[in-house]
Amino acid sequence: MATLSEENYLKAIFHLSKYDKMAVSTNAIAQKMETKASSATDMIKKLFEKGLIDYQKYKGVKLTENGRLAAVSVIRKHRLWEVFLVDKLRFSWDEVHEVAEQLEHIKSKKLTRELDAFLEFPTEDPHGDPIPDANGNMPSSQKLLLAKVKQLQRCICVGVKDSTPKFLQYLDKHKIALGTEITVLSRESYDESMAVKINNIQRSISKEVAHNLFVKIS
Amino acid sequence: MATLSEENYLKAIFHLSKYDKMAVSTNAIAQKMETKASSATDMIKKLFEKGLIDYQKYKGVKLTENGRLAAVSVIRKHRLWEVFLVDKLRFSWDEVHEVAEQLEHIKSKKLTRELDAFLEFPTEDPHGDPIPDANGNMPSSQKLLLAKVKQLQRCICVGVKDSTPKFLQYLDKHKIALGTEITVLSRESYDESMAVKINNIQRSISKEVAHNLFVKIS
DNA sequence: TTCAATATTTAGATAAGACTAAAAATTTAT
DNA sequence: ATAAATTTTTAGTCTTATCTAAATATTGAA
Repeated sequence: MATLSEENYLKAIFHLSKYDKMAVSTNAIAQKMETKASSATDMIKKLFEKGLIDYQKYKGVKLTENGRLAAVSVIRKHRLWEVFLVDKLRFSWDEVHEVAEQLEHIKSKKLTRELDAFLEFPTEDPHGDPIPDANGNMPSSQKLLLAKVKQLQRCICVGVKDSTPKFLQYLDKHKIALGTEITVLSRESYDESMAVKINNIQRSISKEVAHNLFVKIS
Repeated sequence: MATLSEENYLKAIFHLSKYDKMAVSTNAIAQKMETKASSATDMIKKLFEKGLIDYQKYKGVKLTENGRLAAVSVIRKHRLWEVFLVDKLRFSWDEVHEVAEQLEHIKSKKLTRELDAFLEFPTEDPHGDPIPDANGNMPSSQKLLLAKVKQLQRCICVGVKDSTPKFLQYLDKHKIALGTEITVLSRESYDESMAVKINNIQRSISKEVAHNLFVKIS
């Protein structure tokens, strides 16, 4: 069984290697974990001893299959608890992360299984991220960034890339929520902003926002 | 904020001083925590430094008001989660303890408040133990041990004193559950066993069982 | 009441996970 | 290609919570 700290490192490594399948550097891990590189090195050695990562000095790390399964199991629990908090208790989008960070470490196969059933087997968390199944398979979602949407296309907001409270609060303020329909009217090449229609009102969306909002073409 | 280990010691001290309001000995704490007396002494010093217990060398410890509140807060969370596991997920009586031991340490005021509301403000956990309110008040229940019930009285099973899996499994096996009606027919002074009627069948209940089953007179 | 048994505390050690400072390896730039 | 900058690792220290062994206090029995 992995300790709480080991689980957090595995999760960090998973997220860092998610997009590019590159080996992950010690510094990147230290930065994500908000620790010093020397601490990261210590933990890397430990995870290597346990067979959870492949590692050669100075060459970065990669999750082994066991390491990937351990990481995905924690992520599965994190996302299921987020669904619970939003759907069953009265948490909002931007309040769930901190609590889910604690709940994701509870160790009980039965708890995870029954929670999944109680929530009726959700496939996405409240931020639109996919929930891995019990075997560690991550459902691939066909969501894309709003910035990639073509002119005159209609789409539906399904998630965020940046899940900081600051961004979530921005979305709340501008009445953009999961399920909100967005029509792309035109794109401004100068600053990469877009003119869109949201709730039948025409607005401008900045490059920053467009690159952090996931949508599904409808 | 108390660490996980501190919370567990506070809970142990609370339970040990519950019935008799005596000071609790170092050995008793060590035994309950399944550690050595020297470890208990170390933690006692730490809790004393934090103002959570009163302590004089060799004289035992007592919770301060702050210590009692911290202990009761953990117990409140433990019992709320037990209700959740049994009522909402499909856990049985004897499976909840281990998971609740983990969940009780999750730190989020909002989570506890919302969970309480979601469960519709329960006052007892699945073992019949009272759930302290948000201010740390323990509702006094009028339950008593089956051993104390007078001849020819009818009562209803509302909880257990011994909540080990062994005892809970004994109860399951003999079809004694929360809500089961028990009529005391007679008492045998020789071995303190009792003749009772349960589900219209006459049986004998040993002293050990009668002293670990809580009932309410009906 | 005094000495043996028991309970408690102290002293020193260990493991996990973090840190600082310094050494070693790698990468980048001239 | 070599020196400078950066990254990574090592060495040694700290804190928390535990342990064993030894010392000290308290209790209780003759």
